[in-house]
Amino acid sequence: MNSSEIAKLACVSRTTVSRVLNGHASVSEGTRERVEAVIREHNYFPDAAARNLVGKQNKVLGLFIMDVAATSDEYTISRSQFFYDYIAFAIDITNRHGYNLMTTIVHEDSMDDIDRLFQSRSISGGIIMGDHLDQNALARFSARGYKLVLYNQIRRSPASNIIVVNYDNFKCGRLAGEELVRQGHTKIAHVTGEPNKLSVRDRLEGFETALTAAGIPFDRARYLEYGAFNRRSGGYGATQRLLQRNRDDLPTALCAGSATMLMGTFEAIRDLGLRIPEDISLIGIDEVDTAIYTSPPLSVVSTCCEEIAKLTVVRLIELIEQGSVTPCDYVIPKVTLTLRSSISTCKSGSPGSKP
Amino acid sequence: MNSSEIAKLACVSRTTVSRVLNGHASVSEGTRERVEAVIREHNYFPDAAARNLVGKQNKVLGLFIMDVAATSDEYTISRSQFFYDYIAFAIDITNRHGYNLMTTIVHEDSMDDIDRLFQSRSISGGIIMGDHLDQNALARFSARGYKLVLYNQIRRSPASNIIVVNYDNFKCGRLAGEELVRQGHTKIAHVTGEPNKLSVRDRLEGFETALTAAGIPFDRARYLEYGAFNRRSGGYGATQRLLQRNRDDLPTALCAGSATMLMGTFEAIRDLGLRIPEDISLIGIDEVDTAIYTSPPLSVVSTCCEEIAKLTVVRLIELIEQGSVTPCDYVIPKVTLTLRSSISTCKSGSPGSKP
DNA sequence: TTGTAGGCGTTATCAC
DNA sequence: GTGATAACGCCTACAA
Repeated sequence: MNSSEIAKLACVSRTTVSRVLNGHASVSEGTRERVEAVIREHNYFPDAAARNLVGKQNKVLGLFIMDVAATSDEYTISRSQFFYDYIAFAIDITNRHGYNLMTTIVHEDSMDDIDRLFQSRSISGGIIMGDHLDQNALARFSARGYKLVLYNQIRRSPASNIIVVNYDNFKCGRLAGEELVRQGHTKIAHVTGEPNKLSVRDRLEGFETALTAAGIPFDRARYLEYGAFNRRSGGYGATQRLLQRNRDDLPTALCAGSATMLMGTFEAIRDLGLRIPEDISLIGIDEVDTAIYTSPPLSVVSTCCEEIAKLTVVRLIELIEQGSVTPCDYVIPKVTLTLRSSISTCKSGSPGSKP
Repeated sequence: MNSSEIAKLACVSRTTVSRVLNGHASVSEGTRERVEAVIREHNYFPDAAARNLVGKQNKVLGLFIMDVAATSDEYTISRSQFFYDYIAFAIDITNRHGYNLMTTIVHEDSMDDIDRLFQSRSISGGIIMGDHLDQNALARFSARGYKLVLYNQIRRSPASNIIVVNYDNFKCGRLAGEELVRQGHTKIAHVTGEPNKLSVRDRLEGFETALTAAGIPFDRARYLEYGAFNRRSGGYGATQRLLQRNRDDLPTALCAGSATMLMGTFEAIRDLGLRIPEDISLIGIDEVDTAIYTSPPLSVVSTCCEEIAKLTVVRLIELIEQGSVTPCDYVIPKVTLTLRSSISTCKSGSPGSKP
């Protein structure tokens, strides 16, 4: 079934069918109704390829999740809670706007999936998130005019075809730090991810700012440890190393830099036989479902995932439909501190050493 | 950049470019290399729309998650753990086969998103899962020849364009029941979802079979309760009602029909002040990440999600590429019982009543 | 081995 | 208000 057949059945020309389809004004009421009836009757939908060919933008957005190759024994980051939630919201919002979302996991070696989808005009725009995008790729995408939203990748938009949206990483780090300080802690540690990540740097900076403002200098050599940001094992290993290193004088509070790390941190603390919050208070950055079910449930500070999805998708669609905007960057303002029972007030006497 | 320009630059005809692009044999080595060099140099990818227009199937699969309208205060099923995991695996497998996955949440009122995407030839095939698809829609899809995989929707394939893949619902139900029986329980309850769902019926049937085989008649009126299958609140409410109804003589073991319900059941039991497994042993059907972090961690019986994703995606691609297959239905054979500490051996003396 | 011609289904342009 | 015609970029005959 194509527009010629519809035209024949409705006794009009293909042109008129097209006009009806696209809601052009210059069609008489009678004709319009006749055509619409035939269309409905035959369950006709215009061919997307043909439409796309004559120049119309298609209604497809690409969602690219950057992911390093997974080690065989562990989940890929595309299976971490934040991405799950984000994808679900993004699909929903995309659909509500009459678009469809095509999601792709991008590994280091398959970077040109992004080029392929743009150059073949399979998508009209894309959102990139996850692991850090390298500078070369970014410069290429920017130069080629791909309409993109970058999430937590860089701070400022480099070109009018690229919109930047970021989590309020600094504020989340700061609120987490402030809460621990407020409960009287002074020996406060932080485990986080790869420092080439914008989100890692900003969260850490916010965290340090909170401590410094309270007159507690943050001793990085002692209280900071790195692990893979988007792996549970990253949190586990970093926490183990950090507590091991400080085993003679343990910190009384710890902040995990990401939700995924938080779960690893939780397990590491438990496996070392320490109690939360009696021995160590724990807080994380980012929300996770699992944090509700641990015992104790874990406190977190987070930005609303739905807001992020909404902002990224809606701005991208605007960019596509309006052609180009002045370079712009957004930070989602609302940050929420969710207190559960993983933080206790610091008893000034330190808990001393434990293995 | 199009094939004409590439042709000009490589001093050949568009036809030759096309031949190189599609790996046809009859191109001399020299020509092929020259053309490929130009293609690479100009980062050229053939226009997907034009390709699609001349008849080639595109490389896009649709994933349709049927979801009833969400009540404002609760997650949609598209945010339940199983779908999350499935989507992540499905994207991965789809990409590995050179296809892309377009995911859509289908609400009752927007059923014709499926028609639209097929009729506009935006996708070459689709997978349908989630809430129950109504008979009319199914008949329509079948008649129109949409290439589809139905997951946990119906038992038998109705047509050669429709492949049926099911979880081993019966076996999962049976193993869950058997485990509770093995631990000596006789007062065993079951909370599950809408009985119009294939998965609900089969799980329940398997569960009853296990009990009956052990000489324990299953008293549905007493020990069975329904709630929304894909809502945490469904598990919560059903469990509350069931325990309330039996408050004078509580069951000693309970099986939740889905992972999502399981978490609601867990909360309901906890909120009633009962202990797991001392007062009630708990097992669920389906795996969830959260079940690992509860205390105690929850036992589940499940079929491997990755297997399901692999089977659905790979079979769909075969169907697309081979045109049509004889109607076929698959059940994933491997079922795993994951014992954590939520089940205890039944002390023959019943725990008696508790509010 | 390579090139030429025609058509896929739609929309935009121009004429009536 | 409506219809004819020419693109869009590619692939598949068919011809050389």
